[in-house]
Amino acid sequence: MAKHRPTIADVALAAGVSKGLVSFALNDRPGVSAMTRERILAAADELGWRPSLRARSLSTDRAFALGLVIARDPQIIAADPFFPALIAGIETALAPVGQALVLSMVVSEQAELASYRQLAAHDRVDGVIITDLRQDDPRLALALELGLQAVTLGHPDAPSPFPAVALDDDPGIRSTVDHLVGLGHRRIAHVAGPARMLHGSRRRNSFASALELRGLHGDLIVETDFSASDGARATAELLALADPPTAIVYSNDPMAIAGMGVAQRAGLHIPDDLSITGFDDSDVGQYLNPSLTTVTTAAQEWGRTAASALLRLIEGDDVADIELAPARLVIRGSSASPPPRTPATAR
Amino acid sequence: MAKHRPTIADVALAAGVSKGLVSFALNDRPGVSAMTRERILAAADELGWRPSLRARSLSTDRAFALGLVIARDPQIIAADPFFPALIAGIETALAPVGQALVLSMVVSEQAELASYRQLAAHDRVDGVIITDLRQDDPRLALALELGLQAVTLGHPDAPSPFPAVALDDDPGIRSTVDHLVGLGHRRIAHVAGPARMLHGSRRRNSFASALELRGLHGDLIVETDFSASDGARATAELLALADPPTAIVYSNDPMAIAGMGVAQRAGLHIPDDLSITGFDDSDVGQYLNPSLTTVTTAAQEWGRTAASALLRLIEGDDVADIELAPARLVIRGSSASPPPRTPATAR
DNA sequence: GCAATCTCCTAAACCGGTATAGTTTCACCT
DNA sequence: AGGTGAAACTATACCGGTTTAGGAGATTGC
Repeated sequence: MAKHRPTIADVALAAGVSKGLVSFALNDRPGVSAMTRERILAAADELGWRPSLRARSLSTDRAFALGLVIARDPQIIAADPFFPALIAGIETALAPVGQALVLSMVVSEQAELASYRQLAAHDRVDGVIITDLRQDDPRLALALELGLQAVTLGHPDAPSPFPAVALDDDPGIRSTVDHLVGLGHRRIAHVAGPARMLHGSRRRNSFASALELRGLHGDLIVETDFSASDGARATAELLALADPPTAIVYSNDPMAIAGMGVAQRAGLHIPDDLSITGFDDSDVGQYLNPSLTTVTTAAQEWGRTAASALLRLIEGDDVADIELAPARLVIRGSSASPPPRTPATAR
Repeated sequence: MAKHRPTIADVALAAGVSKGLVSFALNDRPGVSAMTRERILAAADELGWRPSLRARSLSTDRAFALGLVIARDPQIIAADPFFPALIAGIETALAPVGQALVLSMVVSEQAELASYRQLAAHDRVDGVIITDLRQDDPRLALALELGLQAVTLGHPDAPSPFPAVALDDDPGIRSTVDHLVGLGHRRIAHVAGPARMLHGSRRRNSFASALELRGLHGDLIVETDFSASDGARATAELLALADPPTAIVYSNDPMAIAGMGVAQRAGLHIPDDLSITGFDDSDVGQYLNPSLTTVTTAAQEWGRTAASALLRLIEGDDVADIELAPARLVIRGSSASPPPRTPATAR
């Protein structure tokens, strides 16, 4: 004799009213007398009734869930502190209101779009948080086509139908460059993320323009896929130059850590021979030798804000773009003045 | 004039049959003639009909989704390559069959149990993947109470109502210890995870028993919370001992990396003065200076296997425990012979 | 004093599937 | 020929909510 969980009909029976009225009472709708409402809520409470999300979903055409699709190689995500923090932030916004996060992690861009289509086809989510914006990002049009609400993490490079929740990287990069130039560096390189990714190219642009503002060349840039191994490769390339940089600004921490290792193995002393800075402020950074100068971003806050903005959007509210506190430089041990003289006859 | 997506009734009308028969045809049930089935499928295809997951959910009492609750500090997860790989693996099993992953990331154990309750109360998932097993883990009884199916990642410490998908850490730790002892180390320490976590205590036991098997003391163990900062603290404690170890076996990579930094800052040369080994084989490990000797586990495979086992379980199949290929040592540069003589008068 | 209106409530349709009981058709058996 | 049974299909209840049309009774308006 399995004891079924109580339904709205049980509550209605117990309270001596109709199903419909229970629904009204539950949803705080007018047309229920205060006394009856009390009685209904008491009965519901007594029976331990929780409305079935499935039934609600079917009749109201809502999923009560948000989607997040991450399209990166697991190895890259693994090293990146950004996503866990983002997800934790999203969770803090969703849990209190009974919403859920549907997560999809895919490798190719192909699979990514398919993943959005599947989320929509199955009505899994009411909206999606679009992260890792790319140039001319196809996901905006896709979300629109699929009837999904969305917020973007950062501003797209074209007019967007969706609100953006943005955290400006520029001040982080800019103050990193200023910090290095202030230390006396003149030849500074940047190990960038993929140019197709907007935050990759924006950090690159910030880097270049910050250097040019100081009258220096901002063209020593190597593009990578954000992976530690590609960061290592980029570092090796830079150090092999006839006139190698005295400082390298990495666009994430894992690459900076890998780069530090590569430089050290090449016999360089960090930071005396080479300054290194990261981006994202991973936990390990502060325990490295030397500790890592990096840029910190409030990823968790970003997730929380994006999720709650998306919820409001789904509710039908108007949501304007939101700017969060910008990225901020954290100076630690991996950056110092450059070696006194750069021998012209490097090899 | 919004064009509604076609429903089963539209298909029935188009094919000239009843709703029920369309349902039968769709689900490959007997009682539909081959010819009619063709006609129905053709009509469905023509209309572009996809059955509504919501309606199916309501009438069949299934969620078509799995849940994963992760209860760790985001900072710790961030540094740990395990979870992204696990999730990616889960995804590869779910996506092809139209299932989804509902992810919840919480901080406290309190919130964790609440999260399972919420998943169940809202019928979000048909089953959960239980990771980070603890001693006398309350989640087994909870899942049972909530009527959730489950698989555990690893074997619980008590008879379990759910199948386990296990990956044995022991050979990884054991061969690490053998490797170090073979190099000549006699005083080897272990920086362990929380004892409450089964993989934490099992790695610790493997460590101790492997050492004792070699006639050495396996009691130089410091417990941590798996975070890089706690790994740094543990390292500092070990190095401050009157008779410090010549090798440290860390129970994850972030702590090993942090420990390496701490040791280096203390003036030690790795691996000549101190050997260091990690666990989990993060990508950055191989680019550090020196590169990190560590233990590799097939986390992605683990996720894939666990998810598909759980799906079979939900289908009603009997699922036996599954053993995956065990953890394997990866020897790199951070381990070497100990210094020739240990001065008795350290300090 | 009687219609108009408002409040509180009920009955029933509806969301889009699945499942079950029942009907028709036709072959087969004796 | 009449009974049996299986195959193919229909009608309808059902999952558990929301929503709409409408009804009864009290209140208001003139």
